[in-house]
Amino acid sequence: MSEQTEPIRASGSVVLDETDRLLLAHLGRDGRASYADIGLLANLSATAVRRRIDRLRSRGVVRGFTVVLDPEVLGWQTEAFVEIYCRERTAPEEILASLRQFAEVVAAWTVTGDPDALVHLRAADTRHLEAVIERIRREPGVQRSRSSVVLSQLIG
Amino acid sequence: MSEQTEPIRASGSVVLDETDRLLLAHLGRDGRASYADIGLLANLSATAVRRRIDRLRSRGVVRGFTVVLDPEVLGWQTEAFVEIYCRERTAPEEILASLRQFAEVVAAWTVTGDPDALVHLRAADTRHLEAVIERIRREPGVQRSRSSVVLSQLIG
DNA sequence: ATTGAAACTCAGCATGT
DNA sequence: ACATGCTGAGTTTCAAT
Repeated sequence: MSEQTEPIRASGSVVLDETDRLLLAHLGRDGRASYADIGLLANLSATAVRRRIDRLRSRGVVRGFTVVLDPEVLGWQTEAFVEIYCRERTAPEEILASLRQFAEVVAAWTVTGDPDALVHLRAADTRHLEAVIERIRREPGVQRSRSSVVLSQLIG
Repeated sequence: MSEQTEPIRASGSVVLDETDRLLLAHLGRDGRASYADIGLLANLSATAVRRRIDRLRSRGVVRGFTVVLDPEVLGWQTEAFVEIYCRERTAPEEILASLRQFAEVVAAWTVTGDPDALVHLRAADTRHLEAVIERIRREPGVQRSRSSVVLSQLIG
């Protein structure tokens, strides 16, 4: 008989019931909400809420709590998303590999749908942003691109 | 919009002193830390800490608090981007506010260009993803949406 | 910054499934 | 066993000073 202190994590799939989802959704909206308040939403006592959240922590689902700061104040800069349309016989991976060199590229994904790839940019200002987008458009494998400047980050 | 009730924030003019940075750093690490605990770090009373944080909230520096989830533990590996087209006379902010309730919404931005907003989703699988997108499409202010499933994240 | 009242957290114990 | 509810002591919040 083996002693079991850690909950066994079935590879990658932790099961959440509907109540867990309610609690997490509420905590997502207000990470400092009291357990009693959260409980009102789910018809649970504060104790039950706390136990469920503790369990979610120990299972690693909840990594912690944090403050959400306004991107501008954080010193974040001008952001944009650029959809990349690849030229024939060009793999998006090739293009994105060459985009790696740009510090302005925060993230990039290959996607299904009309465009082949989506690139998340961050630049000092619109001038800087324009220059980066221009360089991306001039990449050999890029047929065309479509840009959206981020006005504000409302979630995330 | 008929009237502008919200003050327009002059860009990037908020100044934080060293104490503010200390408090925010601590709250970043533990968003549920008590004011007294935070105060120990900065040699402030709990009341003083609370007042500073309240001021940071009212200045818009602190947007709120939230829970940090571990997507991998949840087994949520399917990602997508959804472009939202708002119905007439509907502000994207309204829609995105209602999207806050979904734990599957990783991030959301209002953007320039054809769509009004861009939403980053993360779900367990395509089934799960489909359900979330379906719920988003049914939001009152949403006229139409266009989804791209993420094939792979190459940068970021 | 300090005070005091109300609210909250959190352990231990009890109950129902 | 397990998840929840209750109780009470200690802590934290919050408005007033």
